[in-house]
Formats: sequence, structure tokens, C-alpha cells
Amino acid sequence: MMKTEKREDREISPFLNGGIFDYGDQRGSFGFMELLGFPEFPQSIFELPPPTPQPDPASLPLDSTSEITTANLPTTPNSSSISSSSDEAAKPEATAAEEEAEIEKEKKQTKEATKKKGQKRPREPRVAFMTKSEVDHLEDGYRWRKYGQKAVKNSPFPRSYYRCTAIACGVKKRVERSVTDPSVVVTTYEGQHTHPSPVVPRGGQMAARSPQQMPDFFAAPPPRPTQFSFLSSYLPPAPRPVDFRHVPSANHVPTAEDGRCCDRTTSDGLLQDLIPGLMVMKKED
DNA sequence: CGACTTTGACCAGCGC
DNA sequence: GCGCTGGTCAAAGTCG
Repeated sequence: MMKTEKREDREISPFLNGGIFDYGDQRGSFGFMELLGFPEFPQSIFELPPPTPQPDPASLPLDSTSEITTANLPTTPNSSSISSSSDEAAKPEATAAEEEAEIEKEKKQTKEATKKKGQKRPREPRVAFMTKSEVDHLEDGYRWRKYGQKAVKNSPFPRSYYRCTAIACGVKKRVERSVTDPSVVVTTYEGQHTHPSPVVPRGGQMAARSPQQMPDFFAAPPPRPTQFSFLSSYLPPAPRPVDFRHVPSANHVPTAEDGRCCDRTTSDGLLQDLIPGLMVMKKED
């Protein structure tokens, strides 16, 4: 229902204000310009919510980010069948009911085995982005399937759960609106993509995005080492040249010129357009 | 018909 | 132990 409309909605370009990352031993927050590699730029040049004081990200609904839950980690789609036990083969004569029971049992055992008390799973890296956007689900170059939605305590806005549709890719993301500023969408990524971005442009060709929709300051600056380098693993590689003449000021009025200053090939309002290609270093080094 | 969303049910963790 | 909450599952519905 309304799929088309929703897709249309996602065309609207977001304004990334900043975010939070949680990589176990690395935690912190970042502003948009930090993301772009310009920590010295004030966030204020972007569309920040006017009077509402920017709450400390660490205390935002993003708190859910810090309450890393390891209990619901990727139970791989086929995990239950993978874990077929050896004694199963020893019961070739099981009735259908017994088989079902057996399957159920195995499922349970598998689950328990994967989350035995005291046995903490390695925490999936998580990164949360705060994005000023009218739409909840932002295009980020990957294909996602929604698998759940929950009402969040103390929030009038529901939280949506998405999984990457790629086979064997267990990346998930949660999308919710900030309680403190409903115009801000909080997107939390969990896990790392095991595949390149499909980045299939809608309509078979790169959507020609209007400058208003996709101002070119989303283009990436030159590589620059930052503590957020590991963020790249969440995003498809999209290094591209940047023309700093087009980094807009607060009063920047987009023109047609803005739309063609760079040789962008994936200008689809994707999250990868928001995150520069500077974060190319792997976390594990 | 396949891909996707919606939504109620279910389950586990956690605090009391 | 119980209730609350977050996260996931899966059937049903929708759409192209």
C-alpha cells in the first residue's frame, strides 16, 4: 500500500546532523561536519532544529544505542537448519509431528547455545545517525526489508526494524524519530555488510536529483584520517571528487549549477553520499 | 507471483 | 516470579 508514495518520499534529501557510534570499545558522537572531515565547521550551518537545544546525543533516544543488546543477534535465516544435530540422523522413523517437535527443539537449543548466560556474543558494531528528514526510511544504497515495528516507550513514534535483503548479510537497522525533535530521524545500523552496495538507481538510471533534493555538499572531501573511519564499513564505497566551491553556506541558495558540479554517479540521496569516502580504513588494524 | 509491508504474537532480558 | 520492554517471527495483506 502506498509503496510508490513511500518510495517517492525517500527521495527527499536528509540533513544529517550527526550521530553516535558504538563499536564496543569505541564510542562517541559526531557532528555532520565531523563526518565530512571538517570538525572545525560549526554544525549550525545546517538545518538544525531552531530553538530546541541539541540534546547530548548520548542521552537521546539513541540511548537505545548504548543499550547494546546481544540477545537478538542475527539468527541467520537458515541457522536452524544448519545446526542439525548428529542424533537426528539416528531417528529416521520420526513421525511428522515428532519431526516438527524435533525441529522446534533444535531451534530452541540453537538459540540457547548462541546466547548462553555469561557467554556474551561479540557485540555487533553499531552506528547511529541523526538525520533531519521528513521521511523515516532514508535511502542508503542498500536494500532493506522491514521485519518489525514497535511502539517505543516514552516516544509517540514507533521504531521500525529493517534487515539487509542481501543473502548472508546480517546487517540490521533501526529507524525511529527523535522524541526531542520529531524532525530528526535516528537511524541505527548494526553489523557490517558482507557485500557491495547494490545501489540500483530507481527507474533504471540515475535519478536526476534536483539541487534542493541533493545539495552537493554531500560530496566527499579528500581522505582524512578520523576516529570514525570504521564507519565506512556501513556504507558502500563511494569516493568522489569534491568541489569545495559548492559547499554551501547557511544562506546557500541551490542552483542548477549545484547539481552538476561533481561527477557523481550515485547521486541518489544515499547515505553513502552523506558519509565521505574518507572513512576507508578498516577498524581492525 | 514475487517482493515487500503490516501487525499481532512470541520470546528473552532486566528491574523490582 | 512477575511485569515491562525491546527485538524478532511469521502470517496475512498490498502492490506492481
